[in-house]
Order: sequence, then structure tokens, then C-alpha cells
Amino acid sequence: MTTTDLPLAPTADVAGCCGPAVTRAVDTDAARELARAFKALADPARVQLLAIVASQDGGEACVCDLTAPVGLSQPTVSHHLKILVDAGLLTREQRGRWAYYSLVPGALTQLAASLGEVTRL
Amino acid sequence: MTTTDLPLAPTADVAGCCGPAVTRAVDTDAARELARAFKALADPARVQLLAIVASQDGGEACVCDLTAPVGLSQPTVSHHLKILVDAGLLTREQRGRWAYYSLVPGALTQLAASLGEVTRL
DNA sequence: GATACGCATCGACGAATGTCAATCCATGCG
DNA sequence: CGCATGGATTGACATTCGTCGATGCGTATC
Repeated sequence: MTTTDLPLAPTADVAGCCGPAVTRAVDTDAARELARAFKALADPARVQLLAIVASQDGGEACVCDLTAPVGLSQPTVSHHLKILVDAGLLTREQRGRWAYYSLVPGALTQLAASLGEVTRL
Repeated sequence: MTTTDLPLAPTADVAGCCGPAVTRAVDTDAARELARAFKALADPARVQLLAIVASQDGGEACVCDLTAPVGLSQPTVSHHLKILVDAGLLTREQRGRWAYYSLVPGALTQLAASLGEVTRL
């Protein structure tokens, strides 16, 4: 749902310099969605968290596994995890008194695809 | 150069909850590099700018082509373009009194690859 | 029930970010 | 040379973001 299409750039004539320019807003919404997804990855701690979760066998990790490696306080780690969940990259599952986080299967791949399309249009 | 490898997560034993945890800092540097790259894409305006530049035939666009579509002031557009250049996603070429921006060939693709690797380790 | 533990939420604070108006630096043209 | 034009830089400002300590909530253990 966070994953989007790609911003399109229809062309039309403008006054000046070098030729055709763009009239419409180049899919502002699509760009905003993409940016929102990338913003979730725009922090070292969050990239680390994703990598660690992915490296754990079972693809699961509880917060206590994540706090130490990233060198941040528990509230901060929880904060980052929430961002990743909201971005659709992680899922949270409460089991007993631990919360287990795991990757959303196609999420990163699909995001990578969206990235590639920007180039290819 | 901005494109990096992937953060690794070596495992070891920890006190508590659910099993093995991580000792080392999980390639802080790699994570930081990746995050730095994604930060460049973490703004709608910049995503739009990339898309527009890519859609122009010749793959070039001068600032005057970009100001209108994104609906931002000229200084702001210049600012975003500088960020994209610094991130290694665009190149700037001054020709006459216009500055032409174009995509760095493999940049986005390579970034997408790095993204995919986070999942696959 | 009381207590301990894992984790989320809240409030606060400093740092970084996006934006614009004003200005400055080139380059081209008269 | 003087002037206009495209674009970058500067300075200021509001907003967002990352971080932590303190606190609250739910779940297991005694």
C-alpha cells in the first residue's frame, strides 16, 4: 500500500530556454508516497534494524535483541521499529511478554522495483 | 561510492529472552552510507526531480524546466538538485548560461540492488 | 495480589531539514 | 562597458526528526 507506481512527467511547451517542459504536477501523490517509503530507510538505525531482523534465523527478533547492537535506548529502538512497521516494512507480533518483529515478505523488493522504474520511464 | 555493501549481523550469545543476539555494531558504517543515500530520496520534490529529468529526452533538464513542475522556488529547486548531485544520483553540466542535470547511469539501479540485499542475507 | 520484566507512550530538548526572499556570481547580449 | 538572465549562495525561519528519561501498560512469576 505504501508501494506506489512511478511519478510521470508529461511534457508541454513553456516559454524559454531549452525546450519542452512539464505542465502538470508530475504525480505529486506518487512522489509523496515514494518519498514517504524512503524516509523510513533514511536513518542508519533503521537500516541496521532491518538487517538484523533479516539475519536472525526465523526472521524474527524481539526488542531485547535489537537494543544492544544499534547502541540506542530501548524507547528509541521502539520508536524506530514503529516507523518501520508503519512503513509496511516490518510486522509486529506480540507473543508472551515479548514483541517479535519480522520482515514483510515482498516489501523491500517491491520498493526496489519502484526505485528502478524512476529511471526506466 | 555512495553505494555500499550491506550491513551484516554477526551473532553471539546474550543474557536473556529469546536466544542469540548481536555483539558487534552491525556495520554501522554501511548502514550509515545506505541511509545517507536513501535520505536523498526521502523528499517528494527530489523524487519528482529525478522522474522529470529521466523523462526528458536526452535525459537532460535545466533548472528552468524543473522549477514549474515541482511548484517550488528556484533556490529551493537548486538546493534539492545539489543534494541529488552530492548523493551521486545526478550530474551537473554547465553549458552556456544554463546548468543541465542528468541521471548518473547506474546509480538508482545499484541503490535498488543494495536495498534488495538487506532482505536476502 | 504483589512483584518483576518487556515494551510502548509521553514530554522535552537539540539538531537537522525544507522553504523562501534577498543577494551574489557568471555568462551572454546590446 | 552596461545590462539582463540563469542559477547558486546566504540568512532566517518554521517544522520535522532523533534521542533520552520517566512513566504507563500488559504479561508472566512468586
